Amino acid sequence: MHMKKNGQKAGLPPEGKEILIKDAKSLVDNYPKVAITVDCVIFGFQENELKVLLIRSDLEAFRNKWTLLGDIIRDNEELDDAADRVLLERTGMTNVFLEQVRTFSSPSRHPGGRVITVAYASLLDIGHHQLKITDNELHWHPLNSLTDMGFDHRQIVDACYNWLKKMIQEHPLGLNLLPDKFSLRELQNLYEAILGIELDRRNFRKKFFTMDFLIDTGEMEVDVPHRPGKLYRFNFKKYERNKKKWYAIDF
Amino acid sequence: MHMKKNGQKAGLPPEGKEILIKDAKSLVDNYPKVAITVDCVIFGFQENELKVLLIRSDLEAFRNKWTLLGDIIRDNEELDDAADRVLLERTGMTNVFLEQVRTFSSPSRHPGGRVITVAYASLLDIGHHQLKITDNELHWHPLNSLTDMGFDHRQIVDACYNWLKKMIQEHPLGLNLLPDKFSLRELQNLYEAILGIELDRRNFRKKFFTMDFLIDTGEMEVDVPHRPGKLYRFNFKKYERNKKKWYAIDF
DNA sequence: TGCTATTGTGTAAAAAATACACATTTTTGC
DNA sequence: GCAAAAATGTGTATTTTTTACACAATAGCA
Repeated sequence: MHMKKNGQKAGLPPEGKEILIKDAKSLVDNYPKVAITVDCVIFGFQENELKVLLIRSDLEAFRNKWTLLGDIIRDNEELDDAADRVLLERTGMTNVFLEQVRTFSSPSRHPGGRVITVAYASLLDIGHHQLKITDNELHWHPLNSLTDMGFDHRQIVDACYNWLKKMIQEHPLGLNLLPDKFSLRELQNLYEAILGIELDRRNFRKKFFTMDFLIDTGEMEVDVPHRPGKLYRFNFKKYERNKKKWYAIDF
Repeated sequence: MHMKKNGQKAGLPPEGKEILIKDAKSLVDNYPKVAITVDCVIFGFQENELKVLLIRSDLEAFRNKWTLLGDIIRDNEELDDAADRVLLERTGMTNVFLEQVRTFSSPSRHPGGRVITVAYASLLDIGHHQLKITDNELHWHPLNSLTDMGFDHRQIVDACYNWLKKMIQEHPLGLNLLPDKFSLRELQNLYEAILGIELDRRNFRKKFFTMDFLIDTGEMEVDVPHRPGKLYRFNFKKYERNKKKWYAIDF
């Protein structure tokens, strides 16, 4: 069960075995190449519904199908930067929460040939961002009524939605979907909509106050047809500092 | 704050706006292409240490550096299949636990040109698998003494190790690193080694027995210099059936 | 001014996590 | 064969966390 030791000097190839040293450039030149894209599942929250930003496909093969916003990766561009760029170009937003979720590689996923795509999930506040382009029927689509999606984009959305459900239970990321100032009711609605469950209001509030990342703005909701709630701001800085590691063994 | 409604029929482009319908094939043909590889962070557990399977680089640029096992993706091959293939070719193993972790895309990560790599983490029982090739000093390297790695492979290993730490706390995946039959002490050693913390033996056992996925084989350890412990088997089938969703809001 | 809708708050009970000690079993060395 | 060494196997009390649950206060609206 133990590995054999062969007494060779560390850092040198063993006697009698010659490692074939290859030239990196000519090696890579001979690699087969494929097209790489990023696709962004851009989540928003509006009218108590989780939504995702979709556009009509401009491909004949997917005529009238909905697709994610995406683009080809550029030379010398990191995937993260490509995703940022897509977001900036389509929503005008920088500094959006954005994270790589998974890479999709089915050889038949694109009708035009082999295209591997890296899926990103991003969370933004719909109210604070104007869409830059409005052609191709770019719009916010309720996640609950998705249908007729092109490529494997439905699968990608599902993967990102599962990612989101998991993430908001481990980090207060959902706050990226809300305006700067928000009431606890809005926050709870968000959690209920994403997780698809009802939560107890007192326990929900308790949990968030215990986390101690909410700043009371001193302001109240206005124009609500009932007693207005307090407005809070989220202390992202403090959260980043105190972000804890995973440690609960919780199967 | 509300989206404008334009009264168009669902499923058809709006009046006056013409969607440019493109031919998929010619579109993709014009995309820039890059080389794609998979790299496997193959974890094993031996002598109470977490190890990772590494090989000497055969690139001049990384002479005497350690690298992960990886390969170019083939035409019509899914990334998952490519990772399986790497594992099969190097360890002779099929049916190894394997999961995509993240895609790495720094333009300068490969000295031979642009190569994007998709990292996979895999967990296997070192004792039950013979390495297929033994040249280029393929061997199990303790995770705690990694140094001199080529490419961005150190970064990839770190990402996969973080993934592993998180995953074994949410799923009993660590069992893939142990032999078919194992004692609770071995299991606890595994958790302690991966997480880098000490655990209480009684509470650890309680947790695993409560999960109810351990089958008492009726056998005992042999050749241990102390009282032998019971050997258990893990009920992977039952675990798969009962795998629960994420739901603890646990920041 | 009273009706509606929603905010804001505390406590008791249940469940889960933690801290902790001693007798038992086997091998090993003398 | 006996004592020492090393690890197994087990239960309970305490603390912490999670859950369940009800009523008074406030603003808008008719």
